[in-house]
Amino acid sequence: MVENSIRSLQARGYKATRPRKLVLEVLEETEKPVSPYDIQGILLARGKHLNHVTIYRILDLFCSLNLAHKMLSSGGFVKCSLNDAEGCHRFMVCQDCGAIQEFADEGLCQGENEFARNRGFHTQYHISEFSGLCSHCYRKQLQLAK
Amino acid sequence: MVENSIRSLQARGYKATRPRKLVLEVLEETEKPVSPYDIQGILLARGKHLNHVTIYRILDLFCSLNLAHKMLSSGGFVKCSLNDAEGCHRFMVCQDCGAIQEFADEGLCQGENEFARNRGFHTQYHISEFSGLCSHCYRKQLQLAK
DNA sequence: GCGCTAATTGCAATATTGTTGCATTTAATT
DNA sequence: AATTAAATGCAACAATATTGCAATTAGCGC
Repeated sequence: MVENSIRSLQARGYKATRPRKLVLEVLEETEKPVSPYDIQGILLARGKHLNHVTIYRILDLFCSLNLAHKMLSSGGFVKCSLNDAEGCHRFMVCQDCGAIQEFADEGLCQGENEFARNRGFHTQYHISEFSGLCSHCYRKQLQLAK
Repeated sequence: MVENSIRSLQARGYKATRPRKLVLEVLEETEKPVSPYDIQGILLARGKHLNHVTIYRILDLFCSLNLAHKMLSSGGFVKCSLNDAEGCHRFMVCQDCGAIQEFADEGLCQGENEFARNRGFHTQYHISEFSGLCSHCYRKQLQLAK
């Protein structure tokens, strides 16, 4: 996983540095958005120190290369799990556990783009974030209600 | 316009204070997202001073009452132009002029909610932001290309 | 209009988040 | 191992956001 991203970096002329590998590891292992300072804290707890400026720059790079996304609602970052998501990013964010999941759907994209075009708008990309309960937390809540 | 919002405030037990009216005016007259400090600056240029803390609190209130929205992509605030937008907010943001437009579409909403439900996700609300060119800026760009 | 009271605002201090310029270090290449 | 462009770290700073508390004010009854 991390290896793929590293290869992707190198293939595009970017160096596979220690800080970049560390940030990739953190992004890889969590399914929840993490802020730059979150990442710094997580790594520090493991005895690895990274300057926050470095983390900001790394995350900028990752986003520009589609290795990571910045979640709009929280501002946190998540790894990019879809590499075919051309101009369309669709997420579900669980209000309870905070986990996010990325999705793609050709049909929805078409519908949305058509909707915009009908209103004279020329879409470059669009982002959609769902907020609610994931199946796991939904079931948990049903249990509690009993 | 501002009057409607003021009535809406009072109807829900909130006072129609000078700061709230001023913020409403600013939100009303611009079609682009404004940050809390933007608002402070705009008002200051007119000789009206508001503390930034007050503006933050007012915007929080407005968002909770659906009188304003916080744009996810920019973090700026816009007035809420649709009062029937139950749990669904759809915006188009022009990359050129920065103007935003809010939309509602029953069909799209249904499609999205169904998409989520099929994946075991129980959506509470969802937000969709389109980034591209509004018809005006698109035409302007075509002219330039010639 | 006047006073009363809870709601709201302003202020000061502080915390958090993000940015810039420049010196130092390091990954990739030969 | 030496070279060099890229990347990082550091320090300083800028921008944004939050908290507690004192002062003010809108809305109410009189």
